[in-house]
Amino acid sequence: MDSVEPGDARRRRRTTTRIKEAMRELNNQLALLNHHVGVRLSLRDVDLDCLDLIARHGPLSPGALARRVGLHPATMTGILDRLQRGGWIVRERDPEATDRRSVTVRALRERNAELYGLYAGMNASMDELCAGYDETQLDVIADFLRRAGEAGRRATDELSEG
Amino acid sequence: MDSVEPGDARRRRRTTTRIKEAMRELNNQLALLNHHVGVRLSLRDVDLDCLDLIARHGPLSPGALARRVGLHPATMTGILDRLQRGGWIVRERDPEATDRRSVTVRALRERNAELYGLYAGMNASMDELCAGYDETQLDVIADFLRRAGEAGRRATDELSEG
DNA sequence: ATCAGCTGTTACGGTTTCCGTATCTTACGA
DNA sequence: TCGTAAGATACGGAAACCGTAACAGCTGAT
Repeated sequence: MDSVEPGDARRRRRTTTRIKEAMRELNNQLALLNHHVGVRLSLRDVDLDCLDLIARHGPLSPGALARRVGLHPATMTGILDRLQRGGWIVRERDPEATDRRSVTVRALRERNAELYGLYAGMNASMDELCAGYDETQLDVIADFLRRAGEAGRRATDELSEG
Repeated sequence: MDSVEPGDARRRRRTTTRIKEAMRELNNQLALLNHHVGVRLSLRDVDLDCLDLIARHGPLSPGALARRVGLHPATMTGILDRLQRGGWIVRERDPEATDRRSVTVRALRERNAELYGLYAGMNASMDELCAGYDETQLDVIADFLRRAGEAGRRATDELSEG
């Protein structure tokens, strides 16, 4: 019987739990940070989430964005209105496009300095934190974070489909 | 002049940037996951954030929670109403307390299974991901995440004060 | 002891946001 | 060509957010 597991297996499990706990805490803390940043910019949390997606995953349509975030298309219209009013994005309607109904949303860079300024403290802390690790360790961390992000993506997709 | 920096320093900087990028992506993805979980439970994103804080940082007062999250006290009343209606928390008014005005909010465990169930996919993926690292690497990752969370906490505090 | 001032919580009301429905435009298939 | 489907947004009711105020209770000074 294996009621007594090897000590190193138990230690592993504990460390894994510790990692998940730390990730939960980090996630929660970053959500709070984002909220404060949003307040400074007169944007809602979800607005920042959408802006991030637009900036990173290229120009895309309001509908596609709404499906990705899990919001009603009409809600997305309101979000994009706020972002456009603030000069964060533009809606582009290309008369030469294959589908002339579709609108593509593009992130602007005019206010990026302002945005980065609000994250400056966190950014500096991260630089300082990374400076304490050697190259090999940094690679391990970077890879872990990337794969955790992918896992999050998959979990989100499952939840929105099932 | 040092316009030419050593190759390993440049590589370091790139890896650090890659880490910050991956963290941003992870954060955004987890925000989306939380949103979908919230939809299933008829809770707003901020409700889940608050519930997490209450569960992890013990029983505390509505006012303290509002300050922590950066919300108006009246808004917190609405959030706690929703959480209480859903059976996630209870408001306790201890007649024997030092300050009889104060209310403490406590997290219940009745619906925890339901909550964990929604995170089951992500949880399993994280276990799987962690299984690919050795003990030393896991320790490095756990420590990094913990310290990143602390950095987030500091950055948030600075932003809410300054 | 009493009173003034402060803190904690919540009710109330105006403003904003969210989302279901309807509408308009355009694409696609029969 | 016509009917159906899909994309984006206007409209309206419901909900949420937050400023103000009201009430209870603590604290310190006179």
